[in-house]
Amino acid sequence: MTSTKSPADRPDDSGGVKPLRADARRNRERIIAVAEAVFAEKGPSASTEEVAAGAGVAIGTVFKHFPTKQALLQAIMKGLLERLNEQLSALAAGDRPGEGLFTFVTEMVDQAARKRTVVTLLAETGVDLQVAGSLQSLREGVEALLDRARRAGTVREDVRLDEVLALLTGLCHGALHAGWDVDLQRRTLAIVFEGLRGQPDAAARSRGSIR
Amino acid sequence: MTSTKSPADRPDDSGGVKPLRADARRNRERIIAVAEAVFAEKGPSASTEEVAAGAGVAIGTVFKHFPTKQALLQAIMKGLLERLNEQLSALAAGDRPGEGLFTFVTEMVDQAARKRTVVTLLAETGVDLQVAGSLQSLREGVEALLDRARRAGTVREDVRLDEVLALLTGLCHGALHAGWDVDLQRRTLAIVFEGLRGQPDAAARSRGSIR
Amino acid sequence: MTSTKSPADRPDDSGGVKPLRADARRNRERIIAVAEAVFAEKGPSASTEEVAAGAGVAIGTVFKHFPTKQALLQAIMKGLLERLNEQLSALAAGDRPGEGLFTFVTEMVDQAARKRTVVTLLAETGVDLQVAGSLQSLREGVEALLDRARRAGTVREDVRLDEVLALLTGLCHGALHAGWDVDLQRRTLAIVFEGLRGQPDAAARSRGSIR
Amino acid sequence: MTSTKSPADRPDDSGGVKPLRADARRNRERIIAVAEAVFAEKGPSASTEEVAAGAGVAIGTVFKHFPTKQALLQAIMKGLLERLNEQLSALAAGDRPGEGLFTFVTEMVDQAARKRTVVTLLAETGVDLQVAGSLQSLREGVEALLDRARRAGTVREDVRLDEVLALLTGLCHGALHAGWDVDLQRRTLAIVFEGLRGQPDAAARSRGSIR
DNA sequence: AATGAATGAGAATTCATTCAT
DNA sequence: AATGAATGAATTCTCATTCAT
Repeated sequence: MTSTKSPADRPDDSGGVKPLRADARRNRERIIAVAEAVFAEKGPSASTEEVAAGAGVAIGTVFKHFPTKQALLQAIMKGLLERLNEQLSALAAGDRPGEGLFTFVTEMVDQAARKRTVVTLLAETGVDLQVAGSLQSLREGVEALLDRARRAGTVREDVRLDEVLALLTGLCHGALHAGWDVDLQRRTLAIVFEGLRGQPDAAARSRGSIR
Repeated sequence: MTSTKSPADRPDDSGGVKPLRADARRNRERIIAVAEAVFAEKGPSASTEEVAAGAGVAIGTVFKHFPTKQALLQAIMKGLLERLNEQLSALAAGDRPGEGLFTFVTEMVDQAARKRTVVTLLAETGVDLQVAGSLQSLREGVEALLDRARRAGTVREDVRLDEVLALLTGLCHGALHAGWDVDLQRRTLAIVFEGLRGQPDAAARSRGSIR
Repeated sequence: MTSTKSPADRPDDSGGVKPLRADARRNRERIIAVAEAVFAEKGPSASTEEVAAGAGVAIGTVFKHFPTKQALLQAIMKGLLERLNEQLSALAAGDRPGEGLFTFVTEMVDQAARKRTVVTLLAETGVDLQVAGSLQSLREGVEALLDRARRAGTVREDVRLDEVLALLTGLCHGALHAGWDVDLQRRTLAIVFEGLRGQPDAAARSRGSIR
Repeated sequence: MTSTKSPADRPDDSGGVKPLRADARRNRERIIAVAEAVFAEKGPSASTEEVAAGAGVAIGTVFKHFPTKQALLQAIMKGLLERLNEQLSALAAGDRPGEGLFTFVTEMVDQAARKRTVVTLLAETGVDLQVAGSLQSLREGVEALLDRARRAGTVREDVRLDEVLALLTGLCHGALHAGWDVDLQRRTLAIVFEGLRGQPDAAARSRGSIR
């Protein structure tokens, strides 16, 4: 132990994970940040070498922090999901219960339109335990927003969580791959939100005409 | 050259493309068919060797027909798009003008849910001139269905082609990556279709409430 | 060089394995030959790159023929064991039943003293089915020589196959690692052979008969 | 330099080697002990990191004590050889002059059968001056046992030191790589000892005296 | 003295592409 | 036209060694 102070008197913000030296943590964070950008632009098949170069470290350093490429991808995933979960919490605590879900979907699609994120990575990254937890939180966060919206009457009673998540991922993928501009995002989401709101007589109509 | 006939005295059915010997054409078609299956299952990073092996030809033969892997991917794209265009034509000529668009979207999403197709490939394949043409046809075919639906009153007047295509690609990507089951597909599309139909007072409401 | 004759009229000497083009076979053999020498000198941790360079081919060619380094090591093993088995057959068919075993051990130790061979490789190479077969043949070949020697009275009745093989591998390892010179080999083996003979009149006989 | 005392005023107990602080010496010894175990189990290609982890020190500490991996291997060698030399001395001072050599060989082979030791390490480690000294002592120790055995009549007059060492290393290598069980060790050594004795009445004596 | 993060030169393996047969 | 062996650059991952803290 090199520090003359006990590590115990520093707040441990990393949940039981061995604390890193300040310089190592900086590198780790830089690597994640660069990796996020690189994989966002080129997809998960971009080379680890490129991430290393972008972060200004040697290739070995990347592999020291993330022993496989998979591990790096999963670390990115974890970070992205955590940020989403924070957004969800904020919206759930907010004062516009009817609009929270719409706001969240709108923001997520907007992010996806800018760069590859959770959406792509989720598709290519194996879901490990760490990630699985964040993912479950995400589901629950969206479910909370959906509940509030249903109670506020801004979303039809018969809309279920699964459909909402399906629409969310679909829209993100679409925005991501097709590079929707802001206006196209707005108009496309308007249609989907309209469908979520539905009409008083929507349920009745949908019984017969679809398919 | 082993053929005793000049290639010139056979009808050229391929629009300016050099005619092939019958066996060569058979090979070409087999390669495309196998490549479609292979890339559908494993994504575009599957190896060209595997395609060759599946088609029962040597690797050199694949590269003889398609000088780069890109070219092979684009040839597949072209084929897929042509088939979609045929579907569109059939629906445009059909007798249920109000439902054609819904039917087309439903079928395409269903295919995507089964395997990687146009959706993935389009994302990874550079769009060259050949493909661009088919893509333009696709746009026009969908536009025709959309027009008919608007005229039949099953789609709101203010819905534009861009949104429809955006929803289409988004839903396909979603179905593809998340592996939606049939029931989830149905419920998700019901919401989107509801949004496309809209309500009498939808236009009014949408002015203020979105975002 | 591709022959204009059908491959069918050439004898297939490779036991059901797909026949290779002549140039490919030449390369394959050159690679094995070089690999044998390289691994003999530097041990199995020598790099595949060095083998490729020595054989005058690109690294990819080595991996085309032997998909992993293990596979290359095992191919070498197989060849070495086959050669040993041929020696055994020749000695078993020879006319000096009492001396066959001694001759074989002497030759094998002599080879080991010159370079790393079966001995080292066997230690590091996983034994797969192909190799296992040759190894079993080797055991049986030595057993045959041992039987003949026992019947000829040049080896004690109570000596068993396991001890002979143990002595054989031990002596080879020793000769290999310590680089015994010819004279040291002779004197060391004389002691072991004396132990194998183990008769009251051993001293008398040992004067003349050892090689 | 942090120490306030000159290093010169502490007694130098290690033959010209710089004296170490008590904690440093403890580390050094722990590293050697762990390294011995690790290399014994996994061979000399085991990673230095693993040794460090096992010893509970950082990798830098290992390299502080042993500037290269080679140096670490040689230090282990030296320790092993020293212990063997102690055994030799004990046997040379013992009261069974005729059996000392046999006992020593038996014990060394038994150790080799249990784990990689001197045998492997000697093969892979370059012999430096330090090691060379211990090795010379080993030779002399075995020579002493051999002399006594010859005088006691339990080993033939014409057996020379080189053959004995050759047999010793060969048997150790064999036992090491082939994993001889106790019974196989006994039977194999019986043959070799028989060869070393090599007298008319050898068979008779061997019934009782071995082990 | 100890720490442990960083380095960077390999090593094995893959695969699109070329070219002699 | 077809074959399939050869190429070699690119990629992931390892590990002895260095050096700032």
